Amino acid sequence: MNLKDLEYVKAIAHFKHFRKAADACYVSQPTLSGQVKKLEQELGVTLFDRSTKQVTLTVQGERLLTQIKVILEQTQILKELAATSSAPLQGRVKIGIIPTIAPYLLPTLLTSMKEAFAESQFAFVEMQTANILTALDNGELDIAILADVPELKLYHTVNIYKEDFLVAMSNQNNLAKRDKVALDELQSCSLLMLSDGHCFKDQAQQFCFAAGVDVSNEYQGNSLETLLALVAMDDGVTFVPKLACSERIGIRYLPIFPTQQRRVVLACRKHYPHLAGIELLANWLSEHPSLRQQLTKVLN
Amino acid sequence: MNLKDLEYVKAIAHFKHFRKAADACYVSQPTLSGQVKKLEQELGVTLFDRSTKQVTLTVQGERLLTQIKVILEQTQILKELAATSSAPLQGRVKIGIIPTIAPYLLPTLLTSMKEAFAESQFAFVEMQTANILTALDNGELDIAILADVPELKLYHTVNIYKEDFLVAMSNQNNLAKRDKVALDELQSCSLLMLSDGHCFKDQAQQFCFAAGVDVSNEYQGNSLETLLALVAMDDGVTFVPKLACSERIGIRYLPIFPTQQRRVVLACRKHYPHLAGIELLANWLSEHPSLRQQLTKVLN
DNA sequence: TTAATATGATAGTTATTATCTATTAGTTGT
DNA sequence: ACAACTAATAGATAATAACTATCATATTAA
Repeated sequence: MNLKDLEYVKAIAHFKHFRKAADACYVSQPTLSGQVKKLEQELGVTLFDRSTKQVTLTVQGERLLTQIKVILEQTQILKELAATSSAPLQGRVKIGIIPTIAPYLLPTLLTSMKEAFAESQFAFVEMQTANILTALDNGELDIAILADVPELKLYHTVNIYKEDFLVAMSNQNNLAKRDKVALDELQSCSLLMLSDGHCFKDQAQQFCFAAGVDVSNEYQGNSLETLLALVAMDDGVTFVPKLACSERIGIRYLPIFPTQQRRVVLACRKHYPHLAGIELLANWLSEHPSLRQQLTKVLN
Repeated sequence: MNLKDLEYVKAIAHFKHFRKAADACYVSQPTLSGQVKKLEQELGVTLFDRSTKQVTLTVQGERLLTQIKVILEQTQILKELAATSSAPLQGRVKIGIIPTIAPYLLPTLLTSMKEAFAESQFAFVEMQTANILTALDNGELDIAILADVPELKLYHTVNIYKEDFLVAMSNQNNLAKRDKVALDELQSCSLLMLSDGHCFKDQAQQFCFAAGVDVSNEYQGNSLETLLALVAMDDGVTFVPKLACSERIGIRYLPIFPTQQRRVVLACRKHYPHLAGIELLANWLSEHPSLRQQLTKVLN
């Protein structure tokens, strides 16, 4: 059975005239006749009485027409449902976000983001990179916001922003008067690091190693905030991504040279159904004024 | 959009597996993939998330699946309606029947006829032939039971039975002792006839004319019963179809020679939708025992 | 009645599209 | 790394919906 054929029947019943119905359905009259005949054979019921002057429905035809109309109405509803739900990222969207981004990105963006994507119900979960990736695989997460790592080759990613790393040190530190600092100048200071699993730690450790700078592992903080508290007490220095560099009493942020950066991306499964929505969201994020402002602000 | 495609979607949602769904739908997996993809494009909605280990419905897919199931259910109902209403002569059937048949055929058959065609609601209307034919044209009647006449060439007809004409006369009539009578022997009697419009009158008049017998038109009865009442009072003789020859006080029925007959047929429009039902009904009628018995009973 | 008009059915052909088989790309599990 | 599995793709074929042209029949008008 075919929905088109049901439309034909409805049209003939309405016009009581094959040619007029055919015109209304944008097909030729023989097509209409043929298809209706086929449907009648399939149903085993003669729907129309073509023998009287006017084409009329048979008794059975009348009964079946009611049901045919029901089907066509429900089909129309399906189409309308589809049309209204075709907005990108419709419905619940679970987003994983790493701990070195979440607290600095979300507060400023969350409200306007909810407004901009009103059809979506975002749920954010703070997780470390490795967990995020398996959660993406399982479908527990739809999207992730995290720093670019080689593993992301297996996923679909869109850039959101690049951010510099700075060194955070106490005002008392003898480097604090400088306006920038070279990596190897940090050799003398004790470098505070995040605990294992934070991709930020891996990356910092990596470029320290490349610059031949030793890293003391005597203390590993669970969050940047903890580390910064230690830094404020002049217990060491640490690296901080630019977004996290809000004014803090007793702390000075210095640019590093050569510049160290990380790329923050939006990631999802390679064949995530709503890639278009992902692009849209990433674009919206990357162009958000308050984000741009935070990334470019001059630190005193 | 296509109902088959909706079936495919339902199957995939059920099995969460394209190949299994394809098997269940008796098509190949590529066919399934292709058709679902086409449907997704048509609706502008991605129904399935094929990127996770298990195929799952997207949020929109879940919403639409509910509606898809509604459509398929309603389609099933349509099929069932068609199947149950495919019995021949389903519903109201209006039957026209001529006055020289109705009172003799219906009483014996009506009850068992209703039983045999339980799905039909028969409505009988007693009409003369000419009116019956126009009523068939207008769709006011579906079927007619009447004596065969040339005009029926334009209609679809099926034989029900042939019946002899007999002469009804008073016991007092001087021909009443005979066991049969020749047409021209009636010349002496006054021949009572039905009024104009009765095909039975036309036919009787016709074969009287052919036999060179004069017909007095001094009295035209409106029904056979009236004529027979006159006959009983020996006011004349009349022709009676065999079926009407029930035992009546003071009346004797005699066969005519050469035998005169009429053919009683079931008629409908040439393209009446339920010709199969017509055949069935005609067949049932012609084989009905009490009809056969009435047609062959020996009159004393 | 004959001619003109209208209507749905039929025949034959073409275009469309649903389906198939074979293969590929990408995953998963051993 | 390799075998097994799954969905997507490519290309060919079969099914069928569609068209044009024509017919049969019925209705209307001259």
